[in-house]
Amino acid sequence: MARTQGSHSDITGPRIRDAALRLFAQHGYAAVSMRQIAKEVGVQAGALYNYTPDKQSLLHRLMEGHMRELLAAWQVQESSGEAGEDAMAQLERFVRFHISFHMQRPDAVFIAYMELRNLSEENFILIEALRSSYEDALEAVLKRGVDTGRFRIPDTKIATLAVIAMLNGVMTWYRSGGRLSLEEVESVYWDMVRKSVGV
Amino acid sequence: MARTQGSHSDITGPRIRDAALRLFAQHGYAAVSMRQIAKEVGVQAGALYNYTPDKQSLLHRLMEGHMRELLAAWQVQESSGEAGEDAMAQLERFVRFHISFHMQRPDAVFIAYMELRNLSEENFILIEALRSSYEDALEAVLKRGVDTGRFRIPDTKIATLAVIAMLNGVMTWYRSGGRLSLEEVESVYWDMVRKSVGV
DNA sequence: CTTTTTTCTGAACAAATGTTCAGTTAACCT
DNA sequence: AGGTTAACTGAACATTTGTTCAGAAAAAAG
Repeated sequence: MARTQGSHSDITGPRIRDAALRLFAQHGYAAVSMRQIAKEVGVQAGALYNYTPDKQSLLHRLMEGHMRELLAAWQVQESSGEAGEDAMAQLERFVRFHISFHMQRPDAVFIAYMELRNLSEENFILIEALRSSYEDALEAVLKRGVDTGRFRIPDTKIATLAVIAMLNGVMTWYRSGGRLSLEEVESVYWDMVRKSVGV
Repeated sequence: MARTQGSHSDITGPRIRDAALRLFAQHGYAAVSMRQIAKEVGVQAGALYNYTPDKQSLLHRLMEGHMRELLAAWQVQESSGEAGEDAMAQLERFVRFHISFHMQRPDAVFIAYMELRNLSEENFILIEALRSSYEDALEAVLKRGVDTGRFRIPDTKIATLAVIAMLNGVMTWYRSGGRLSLEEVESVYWDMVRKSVGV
């Protein structure tokens, strides 16, 4: 059965996705026009509407895709640890995973943190829920560490946000090919995180 | 002597400043129109151009003003310490100052961190220089602590950025009237920072 | 090949954008 | 009061915005 005109795929075309990702990250959602995206893809603006119902969905799908990838990747990483791994090892796993994962997708990360206010209210709620469950994953580790006496943390909720904020900071300055390798950066941050939650 | 038509003051009118601050913080620079700002002030759009040469200057002046206030306030705070204050006390002073200062201007902080990419290139360079000298202030404290053996930090540059990123995280969740007072929040963060740079 | 289906063009739409400016209103000064 | 200066209006400007859609082009299917 033919797609009626004006309808669109449920999955955004990869070329369009990539162009939107790059442009949104560079100039911001509001500052990028559909015509700019189209030009990057090598197509007229109208053609985009075969792949997305509107500009807003383009943004939302980028964010949702990113957050779901993040959650899925962490679940893989988490379950790859040996059973009975203690909280300290789990926290190191999280720190290294977080930095590594985010550094591989700087544009998506940037968008996910900067463009929340350009989401419609319903889309905002959806994305926030995904973000929350990622934060919960870290908080669970911290709580376990507190319970087992490995960590001393006055407030696990604040500590969760503080750690994530600290780790996200790496995005603002790290450029591959710099003074430090990604693994060295991971180690420096892990050193600070470990001490900050320590007894 | 009369101002010729179309010229503008060197200082942006406070009403306009405040309206732009609030709107830029809420919706983002690119998403706010001059007409929206005018409406908030209770005036027609054209009247704004008696106070600013263009929209870009409005943004730049907000950011520059904020950064200069920040630097000035820190200099006051820094020099208010007793002479010979050790690095640990200086760091605590910085942490509490940073949180307290930023929490009093959430909108300006938000703009200063989110709208860098909407600055023209020359304005961007100016603002970045101001930000750098603020970071240098913290790094100086960390270096002193390393030299005197109070801190153990593998890389003071990274630690500087990590601490600031961590502290800035408070902006994303703290709302006055919440579970914790501002001073309690300061203490929680200070606890984490202190440990993270500790020996 | 022809027919069917999918994809894209190119023009058009109404609305919104930053900015200018002649002319009106308000404020101030003597 | 009148006269001078400052502030604001309201309309206009050229561009750009997101989005639609009839029809052309291309691709797939027969």
